[in-house]
Amino acid sequence: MTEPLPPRFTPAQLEPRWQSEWESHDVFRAPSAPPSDRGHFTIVLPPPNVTGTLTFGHSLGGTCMDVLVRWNRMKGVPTLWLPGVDHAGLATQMAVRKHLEKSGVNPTKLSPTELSEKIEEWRQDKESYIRRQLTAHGFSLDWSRYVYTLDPRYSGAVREAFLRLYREGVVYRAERMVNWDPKALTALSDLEVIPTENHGNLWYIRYPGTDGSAGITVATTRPETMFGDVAVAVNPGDERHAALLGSQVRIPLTDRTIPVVADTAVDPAFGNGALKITPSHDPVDHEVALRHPELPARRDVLDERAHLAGEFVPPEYRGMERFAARKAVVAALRGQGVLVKEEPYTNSVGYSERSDVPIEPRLSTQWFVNVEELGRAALASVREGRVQIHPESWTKTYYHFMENLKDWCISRQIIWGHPIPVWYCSACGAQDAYADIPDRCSKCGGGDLRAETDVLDTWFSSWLWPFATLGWPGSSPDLASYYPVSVLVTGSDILFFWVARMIMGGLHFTGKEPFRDVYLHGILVDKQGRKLSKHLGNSPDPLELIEQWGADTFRFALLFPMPVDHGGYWDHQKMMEGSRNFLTKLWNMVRFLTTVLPPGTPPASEVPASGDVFDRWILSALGQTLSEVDAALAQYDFTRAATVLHQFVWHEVADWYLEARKGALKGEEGADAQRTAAAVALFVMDRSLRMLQPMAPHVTEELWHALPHEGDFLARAAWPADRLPADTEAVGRIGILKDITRAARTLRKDAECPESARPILTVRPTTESARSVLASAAEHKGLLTLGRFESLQIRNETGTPEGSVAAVVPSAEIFLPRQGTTAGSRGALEREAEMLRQLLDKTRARLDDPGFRSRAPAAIVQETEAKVLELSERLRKIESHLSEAPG
RNA sequence: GGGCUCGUGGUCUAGUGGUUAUGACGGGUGUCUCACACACACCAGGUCGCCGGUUCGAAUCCGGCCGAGCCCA
Repeated sequence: MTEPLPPRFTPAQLEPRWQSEWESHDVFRAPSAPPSDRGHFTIVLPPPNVTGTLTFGHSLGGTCMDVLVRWNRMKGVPTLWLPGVDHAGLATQMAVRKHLEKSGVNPTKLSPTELSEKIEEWRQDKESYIRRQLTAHGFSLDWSRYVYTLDPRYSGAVREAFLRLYREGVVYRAERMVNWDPKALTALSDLEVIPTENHGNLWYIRYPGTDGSAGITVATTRPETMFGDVAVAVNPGDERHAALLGSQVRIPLTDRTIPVVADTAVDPAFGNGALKITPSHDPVDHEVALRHPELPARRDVLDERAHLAGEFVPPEYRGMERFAARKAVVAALRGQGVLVKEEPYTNSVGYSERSDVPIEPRLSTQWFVNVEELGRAALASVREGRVQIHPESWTKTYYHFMENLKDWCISRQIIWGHPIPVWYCSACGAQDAYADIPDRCSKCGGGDLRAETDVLDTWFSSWLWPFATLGWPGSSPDLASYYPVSVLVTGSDILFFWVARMIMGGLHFTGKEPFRDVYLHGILVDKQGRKLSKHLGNSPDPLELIEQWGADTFRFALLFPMPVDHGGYWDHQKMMEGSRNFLTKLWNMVRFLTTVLPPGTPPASEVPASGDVFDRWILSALGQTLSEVDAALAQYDFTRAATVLHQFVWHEVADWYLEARKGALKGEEGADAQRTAAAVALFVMDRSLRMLQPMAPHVTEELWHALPHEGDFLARAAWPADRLPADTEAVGRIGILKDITRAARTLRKDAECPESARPILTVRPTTESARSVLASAAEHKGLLTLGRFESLQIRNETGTPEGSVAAVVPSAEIFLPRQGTTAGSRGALEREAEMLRQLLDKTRARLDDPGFRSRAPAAIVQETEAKVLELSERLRKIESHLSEAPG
């Protein structure tokens, strides 16, 4: 019946075996068109970017998801966990460019087609590695439903989404100030710009008056853009400059003159209170210019690579890179004596997340999504509780963001992505969106059409993920069976990038919130507090850890001592060891069971009946554990679920229950007792393995198979739903027994009793329940086994037995023959007495406070009075033993 | 500058008004006790960041301060 287990837990030997067993038996394949009355549980894996490979963040998120998925699958809910990967447009294109440069190929020399091919090679390489990584974690993904964002079907969904929004007028094309990446040569969304503290200078430059006066001094961090100035602006309330309003000043190093205008955007406290207005290269300046119709709204002096260029730039500066130009301009200004002052200045400069260079605000024609309506609806979904964010504190951040939304720039000047399905007619100049490559213009019928060359921002495909993966816009059975998604699990860092946009997209395209719950797990950081990332090289490849420690160990380590919600610092050696030790413990518990189960022990199905107090107690504790684990998982409290299981399995089942029942399990108390003990022990182990399966699927599968069992896989066995009511009597009795045992064990040490010795224990019960516990054969025997005593004597008379050391617990006085010196024993009793005295003082003081008696609830007052009685009684006994014991 | 989170033994952490403040790791002592030394047993270690307030009573609620982190400017 039972197979012998190897003496050691070696993950590498069993994990790949179960992974292929599960796979070949389609254990994770979601049923097609399941009966609708059973509901559904769906998670779509946030698609990893093919830019690189998986990091620990993916491991953490994936583990959380797999726990939820396996838990629901065991509960019998039709369950789908859908995998996929993301083409990650700009990020991947940049990664491949870097890779090519490193291998000596100049990416700019490649044609778009050749570059595409290189990226495609890269993608296939990463895609297969990512799949290996996911499988190695033991993630129970349904690979038959795998999606890649550039698949024809998925691309069709992206095109459809664009077409609909285009026709509704929600997407539009306009010239706007955008974040321009002068290295990647593309626009970026606000979210891809990282504000970075920059230690630069503030230069004060005098713009001379055309009437020969001194003119006005402006302060700027970007003197190199001065050739693009169209005005100098001052605050209308600023007396210092009021006289100059309306006058003309000359841009130094040029012959051009510009007016001094008033605008409230100018902060009188900044610099001299005068700003140069450069509408083409600064978002604030652009708005100032738009407010003054007399000023040009545009005067470009930087090209796409952020080199000075154009008719407004004096010839000697043309072609200079922006930072070189800054130096040259400052030098020239100094030479002309118009550089009034130069001071160090720290400000925030946006850097491109992709290419790590300062972004350049740039006027450019781009495609945008108007998020006014979309954002309002998505805000309401969370406000009105149709989408719940966990931990809940993130909802405030969500509101704050959604209330300050700006239109979303969705065009990118790259090649790796979904094309924008828009064509321009050379005959009539019309632009229109088409579902298929058009033959002729929809407006004039002309045949000469030019395709839009921009592609869509990756997030424009990602925001469709919860439904486009299931077959939207078609009417697929999966969409009917598995949408909406049950919970979206991801890192808090992409709440805005992705989660908010998916809610917008889901509402707009499917009329439903795309998921009910959002669970945001923490971000892992290293010892220096830095986010773990490939970029910093501080995130090891999860595969290496899995090879070294095993997937189960890794998974449990991510959940157990780690605050999953907060993120936290990752010391893998330490955490892996704790996790491995626990799984090894589990392994040995089952191994022990396999050696003692009588042949023919049936699988654990019904709750076994037993009158034994240890059996009753552990079954009660199991019921408690089960409900706590269920409650914790329902609240996405993975750490608590893991902690509760760890505590129960190790510190209740192994430390107390198995130790106490060892004799019966080994048959030392007869065949009947052995059968009963075996049934209960097996039942407790079986249910524990089921509960641990979502967290550590491989080892629990292996161990479950080593025990009597019914069914083919633990991975699709039923989640425990046994009726295990609290047995307060048994729990109370074992509680007393534990108290006495622990005190007796301490006494052994105090009495300097060798580990191997089996002394005679004497106990004087001081409560009725303790008397009853000690009078019972089962508890009596348990106490001898747990404390390793030869025999137990019940004492009725007071006082200290001759030649004994004593300990006092609330329910009993405990004595052991003195072995060596008694200093240790006296010390322990004295410390205990001192602690009790302090506690008594504190508690009595509370009772003496008249306010306490009159205002505190009666139950609390009574409790406190009882406590004083108990404490003083205990103290009295200790003092009496101290006085009797030889000094 | 605005918003949000968090400060509990050496380290990480549980704990949303009455507990002798939880657990893990680390430390110490003893034991290779026939499932497990990746183990077992015991021990030491905390004025719950600081200051005020509310309350009969505060780690817990409120305000301020200090410190750390995250997000948005």
